[in-house]
Amino acid sequence: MSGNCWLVKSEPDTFSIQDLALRPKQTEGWDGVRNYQARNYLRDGMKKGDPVLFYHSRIRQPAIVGLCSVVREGYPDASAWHRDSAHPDPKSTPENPIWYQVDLRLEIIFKGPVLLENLRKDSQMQEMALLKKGNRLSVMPVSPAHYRRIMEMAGISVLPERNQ
DNA sequence: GCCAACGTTGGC
DNA sequence: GCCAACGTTGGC
Repeated sequence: MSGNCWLVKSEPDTFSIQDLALRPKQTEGWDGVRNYQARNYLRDGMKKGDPVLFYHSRIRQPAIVGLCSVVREGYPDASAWHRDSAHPDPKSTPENPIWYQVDLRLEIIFKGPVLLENLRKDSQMQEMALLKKGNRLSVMPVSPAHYRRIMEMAGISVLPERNQ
């Protein structure tokens, strides 16, 4: 198992990590994503058990605020064809779904969020996709090295990768 | 709240 | 198939 690491963004005014903590089983369907590259990660890339960093965007101090894990792999996002959906897409149907989601379960809320401004200052994080100018992807892979560094900055110890 | 950057749409 | 127009994202 042990697949890739990921990061998802959310505007806390819409859905925060504290909201996730209040959900049944602290689990939420990560629906409403309407970008093809992010869709591909949701549908094909994210595997059960993968760690997923939770990022708060569009606030004064954007930050990685915690960690989730994938508890259900990609399946069709029914919010696309629900009339009351915040992100309707009439082109997507139950017969031919376009958009996909996973289910994420909360694992950790960081005691100290890892601020974007501190990521920018960190010599080991310069190549992270999150920091690239103009990046708008709301679901993205995170390299193991970047993942470990972020957990380190959050003050959380992570076992080194097992050889076998 | 502003605005640059980006992805998508649709006229041609 | 180009590209202008548009809507959205997200740092600041």
